[in-house]
Amino acid sequence: MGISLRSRIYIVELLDKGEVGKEYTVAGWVDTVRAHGGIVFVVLRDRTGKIQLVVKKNVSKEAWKTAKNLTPESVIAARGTLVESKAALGGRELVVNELTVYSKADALPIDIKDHTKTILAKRLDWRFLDLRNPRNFLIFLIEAEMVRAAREWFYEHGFVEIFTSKIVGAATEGGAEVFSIVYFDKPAFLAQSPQLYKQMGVIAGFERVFEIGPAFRAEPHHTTRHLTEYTSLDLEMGFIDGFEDVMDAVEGVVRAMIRRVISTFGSRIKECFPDAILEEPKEIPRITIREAYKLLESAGIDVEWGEDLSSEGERKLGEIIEREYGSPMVFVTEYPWRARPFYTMKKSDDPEWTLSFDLLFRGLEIATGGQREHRYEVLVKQIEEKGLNPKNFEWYLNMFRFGAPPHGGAGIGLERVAMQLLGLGNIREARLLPRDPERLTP
RNA sequence: GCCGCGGUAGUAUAGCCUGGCCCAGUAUGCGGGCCUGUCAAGCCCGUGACCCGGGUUCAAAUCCCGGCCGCGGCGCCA
Repeated sequence: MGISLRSRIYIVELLDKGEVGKEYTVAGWVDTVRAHGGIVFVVLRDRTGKIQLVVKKNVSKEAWKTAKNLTPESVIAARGTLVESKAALGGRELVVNELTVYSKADALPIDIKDHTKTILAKRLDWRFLDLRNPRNFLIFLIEAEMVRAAREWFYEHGFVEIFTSKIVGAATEGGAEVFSIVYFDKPAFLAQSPQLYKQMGVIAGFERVFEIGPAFRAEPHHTTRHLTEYTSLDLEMGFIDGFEDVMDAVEGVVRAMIRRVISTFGSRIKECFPDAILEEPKEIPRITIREAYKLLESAGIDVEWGEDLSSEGERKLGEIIEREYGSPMVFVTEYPWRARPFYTMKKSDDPEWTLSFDLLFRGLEIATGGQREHRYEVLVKQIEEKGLNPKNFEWYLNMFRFGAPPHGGAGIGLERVAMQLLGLGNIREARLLPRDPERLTP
């Protein structure tokens, strides 16, 4: 007669609401098979959970024969009677009357039961199998929820979602670290940031814009916290009093993301990620980089005044803030002009420093932002100061000749937030299909 | 880009320093067998590997050179 998938019920639903004694159809992947002669236990997994199927020779010989030859990760459907069982996980199990195999799985190339048993590189080679592990799968449910929470926050706060081009022409903010692509007969690049375009959004009159999309960096990093392609949550807002307004926004979004993740997945995170943070930060301190230098110096770390913090410095600062303020996050403000891009607004009374900030989460930069220079003449001068040619920024500079409000914005690295929140050891875990200098597939 | 480390069965590792005791050990997987209440089932039997090329040596997984591949640290950045 065959099993109809139309009558399929999700496993959690069955465990929660199924009536004992009734017949149900479930379908999914074979999690484990334990054969004991005349009785075979099959744990079936779908995207909602797991249930134990009991396949007995004296209930259905045909199903029993099929069951004892099942391989892990094969796709099957089972029709059976729900029964109570003290022994079974979830307290209930399905006594199988009929079993269909849709797809028999070969022997697995990686250990999907325990992610620590296979090195990450190999797991990523077999990413689709790696994601059969609920822990790994969960990371992407979390990111989806984070993005959703962020998007909702943006909409609630009057931001307009924009979609800017990722194919860009020659002139970009830095010049280096971009991927070249062939665009018909012209040189072109992959956008390393929507920076200039989101400013355009503000100046065009949207006033507040955000974008969630890919950013490309051609830096040959070999670290556990860099990708050549990542998801950036960018925001830009006009008519601000100062960069504090931007920090407030960043704090608002990040809090919204973390709050949502904890409330939605808290208990599952606790099970899967022993190093995860399960509490929203209370107060996020804001310190100037000069205060950060001092804190590091008094902790015995060498710092160079007027330079960006080293990665060691950032890590240490994270520890110090955690200890002194009890916060996993800290805003470091007023970065030196020499360490910031041309569009950053300088501090008017002290132009060595800028109206900019980084947000550190457990000692790692997860966001960067600041107030942008909106005065045409000053902007031209700053481009020159950075050794760039204003002629190459003509279209950009034009935006500041026809009414540009004071504005600022920031970029937040999605994978970095996820990595630090969950306490992952490698950012590649937080990206579905990570790209790094070596990896281009799958 | 600079620096460091590493490539042994499907997977993860031991062995390498101090060459022979290694036709390579262990765990897990896989194949087979027994078993009607297992919980990553258990027990028994079996299967399967030294990245590629060159060199040194009586002898190379082990030492040397080259290549390929991978991992990490730094700089820089989200």
